[in-house]
Amino acid sequence: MGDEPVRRAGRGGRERVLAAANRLFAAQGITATTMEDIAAGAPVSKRTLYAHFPAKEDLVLAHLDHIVTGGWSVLTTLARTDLSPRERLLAMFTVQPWPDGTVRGCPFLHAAAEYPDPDSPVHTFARNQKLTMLRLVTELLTEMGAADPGALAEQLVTLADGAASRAMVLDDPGYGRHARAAAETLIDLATAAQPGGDQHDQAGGDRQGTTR
Amino acid sequence: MGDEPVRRAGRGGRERVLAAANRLFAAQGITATTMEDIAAGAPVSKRTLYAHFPAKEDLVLAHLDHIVTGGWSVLTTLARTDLSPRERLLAMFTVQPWPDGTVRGCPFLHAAAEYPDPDSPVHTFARNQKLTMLRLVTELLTEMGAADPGALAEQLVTLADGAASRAMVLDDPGYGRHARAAAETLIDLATAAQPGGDQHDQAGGDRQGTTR
DNA sequence: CCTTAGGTAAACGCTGGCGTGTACATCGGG
DNA sequence: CCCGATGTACACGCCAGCGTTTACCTAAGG
Repeated sequence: MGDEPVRRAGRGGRERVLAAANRLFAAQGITATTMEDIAAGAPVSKRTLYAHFPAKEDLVLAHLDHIVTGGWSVLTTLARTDLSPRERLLAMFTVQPWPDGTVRGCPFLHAAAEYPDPDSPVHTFARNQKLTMLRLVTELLTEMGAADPGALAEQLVTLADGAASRAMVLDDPGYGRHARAAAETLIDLATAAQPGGDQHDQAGGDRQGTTR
Repeated sequence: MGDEPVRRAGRGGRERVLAAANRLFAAQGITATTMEDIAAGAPVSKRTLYAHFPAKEDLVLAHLDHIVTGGWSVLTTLARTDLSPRERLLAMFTVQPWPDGTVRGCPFLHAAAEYPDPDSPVHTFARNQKLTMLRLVTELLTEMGAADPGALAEQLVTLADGAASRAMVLDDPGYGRHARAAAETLIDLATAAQPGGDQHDQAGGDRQGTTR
């Protein structure tokens, strides 16, 4: 991706466009957001918009990529080293509302839903992101010495996606708490923690059981 | 009087339109499906289409209502009397693919995502359906004598919604099995079921796993 | 028979979204 | 001080989608 048309890195047009896309796609849905909306919201001229993104689908893909490479994705949280693996997993369930107070769901689920063809580039990108996420969670669980990390990882990410979707439809920023409670139960079971024991922490130092 | 324009219940035009909407909304997304698409897919003349549904949003709402009142919703499964409460709950996790083999997510989550305004009639309808569903699950769990039925119900429907969303994005009709496994674990915990009393199997029997 | 409700077919006006063309403004570097 | 890369402002061509209009068809029932 080094061959971007940003040799001189102009006045930040591209970045503003991506910020506007992030905001407008979330606020209106992707298909319902027009290129004029993006240009007006950037703000950037339509000509510049099309100079950076030849077609709308390019913008959608760049938008999704921007969420991943920028710090907007939960992927970033999962990689934080200042938190214990358990804390990082549970951070998946913190639904963050927008400045206007409303709650949007997972952008990747949105994108996949609006591009239903499984072979569509957008749908494929969303799927790959979900798989990457799953892999990270699996690794984290393995590191924690959980029983059957693969199965548990599927369950946790399913809870996270469900929480994001329901927080959106119910418009409840705090909805993640239910999924988080379920996740704690399942994690504790798989790591053989005592249910009465509040929180058996053991932050970074856990090393046993894994190959490392 | 005469709210509905179906005095004489013509030759099934309305029903065919709803069937086409069901199919096309799922296949292409709502916003991406045009009224022409619906008319051509019914098949019905555009004039008849607009005679039944004055605007597209009316069609969308009627479509969602059709899923509920017709037998398409999981609500129906939850009300079946030939299944045990536990079986009815677990039936939520059976993702049904379309005849073409692809997997669509929950229509209500889709609709809410494509009508992001929380006060929009469509979004509101979807939210109400989710709340109805939650209430049914809560009642079922209460009937089963589960501990804290309200909290567990939230967790189960979150798992179900997550499973539907992920089955869609991953295009995997069998994806519900992961959520189902988690649901069984949580239900068994809350109902204090004895291991081995039922067929209570659960993936990965060796739970002693970690060194701790 | 004629009435009447429902449906069909094709064209139309209107709006608005996509993507382009053209001419002009700005700014940093040689 | 000019050059070229970048961005702006604005209008345009094109087409598609929404919803309507006009005119005609078909079948059931008095």
